[in-house]
Amino acid sequence: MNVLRKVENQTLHARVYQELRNAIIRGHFAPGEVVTIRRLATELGTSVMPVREAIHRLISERAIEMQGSRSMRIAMLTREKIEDLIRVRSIIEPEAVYLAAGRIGEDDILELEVLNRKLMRAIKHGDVDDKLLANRAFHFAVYEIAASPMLLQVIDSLWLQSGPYLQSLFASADRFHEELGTEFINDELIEAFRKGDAGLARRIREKDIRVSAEWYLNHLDE
Amino acid sequence: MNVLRKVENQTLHARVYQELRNAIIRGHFAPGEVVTIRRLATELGTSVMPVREAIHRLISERAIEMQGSRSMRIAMLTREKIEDLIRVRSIIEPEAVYLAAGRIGEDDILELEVLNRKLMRAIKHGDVDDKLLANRAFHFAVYEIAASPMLLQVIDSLWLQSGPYLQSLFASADRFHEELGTEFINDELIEAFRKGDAGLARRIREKDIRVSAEWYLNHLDE
DNA sequence: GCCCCTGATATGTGATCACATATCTTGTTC
DNA sequence: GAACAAGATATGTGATCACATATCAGGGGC
Repeated sequence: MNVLRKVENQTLHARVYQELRNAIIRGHFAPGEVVTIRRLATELGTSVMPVREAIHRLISERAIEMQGSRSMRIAMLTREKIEDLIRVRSIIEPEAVYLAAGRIGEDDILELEVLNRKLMRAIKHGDVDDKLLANRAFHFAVYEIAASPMLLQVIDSLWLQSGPYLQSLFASADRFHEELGTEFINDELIEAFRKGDAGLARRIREKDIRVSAEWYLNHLDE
Repeated sequence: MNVLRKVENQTLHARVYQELRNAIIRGHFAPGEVVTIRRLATELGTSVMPVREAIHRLISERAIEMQGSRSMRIAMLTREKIEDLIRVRSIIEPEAVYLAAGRIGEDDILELEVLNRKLMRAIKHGDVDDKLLANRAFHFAVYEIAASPMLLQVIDSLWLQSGPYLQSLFASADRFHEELGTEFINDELIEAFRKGDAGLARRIREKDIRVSAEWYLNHLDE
């Protein structure tokens, strides 16, 4: 049996990219927070080079914004941008669910039930980090089943940009599930998968995205 | 009156990125062609630094593939990848058309008619470059009307990856329009816009993407 | 004549340096 | 005491260098 840990094989800038990306997704940076290459390099213990490449990639993915010519900040989500993101997500993700419903197998469904239980446990007892990770794990497991690398890439990019929004949403996940009665919406989704009703599954996911966003936008002023 | 040309203000790596991106979209690189940073830097007359950043961005956008740890090539489109791209494009782009139909104005329609005439002229008399540019101009004009930056970004990324496919398709554009009788499909689209029939416009665009792809895939063996 | 080994070349990556300029600090003047 | 200007600092960008290693060529052994 091999007891060696898998050696860290990626290039440094790839690791820095993953590190920053995860930090952004988990909301470890405040939206609008100014980042500088040299500061991040110091914190990560590297030179500026890998950080430069990672940052530029995140800028091209719109997770970081170039302000002037010499100032970069974590992307801010205006109400307008959130509405746009949600509009696009409610087009694409339900369609991915529809595709997944056409290819899903019994073992996939069992796997989804496990992930959903983890998610519900995280929402009940976990911190925001747990909730976000469990939520991502569940939905990306669904999207993986759709077996479309392109779709997965697109959705991944949209979720990266949704980071701060999801962060806020799941910070009060129990409250909004309670108010909307959507606590068991993923169970409904799984049930639709089991019945083989792809259209229903699509509608459920669309409703989930839309209703959550409406609730969030209505409570934005608070 | 200011007679000065607008000074080239962007950073060098941004310009290199645009240069390479355009070259890929226009098919100036062969799919699978090996590219090296140093060679491109020499050709472009810069050091390796700007090229590095541009290349890494194109890799993250899947226009360039990292083969081993030390070899990069222009992305190749397998039949499988094309099918996936088309599947995703037939989901997203008709939806963008649907959104555009709900916001389009008479002046937009006039503009589209101009662009469509240019496209048809390019297909009749232009070279592949002209056809590709005119086609892109027409459809992106439609997508701009949808007024969704996110959607535009997603579609842009899909078109970048479709580069070699579109290149082949438009190389025989007149032939496939003749065989399929789709020469006036954009006129139909504009007509649907004029009637305010968003659903029809969506169906037309969906059919356009699907039928073109089927024709192309059927002729792939030749 | 074919295969494998070894040295040479090529290549991506990371670090450091140089530079222009945006941003902040501080001191001076009214 | 406040406003503005000049110097200092910080920062992104581009070039160059160093290095590990992948890739290739040529020669030697069987």
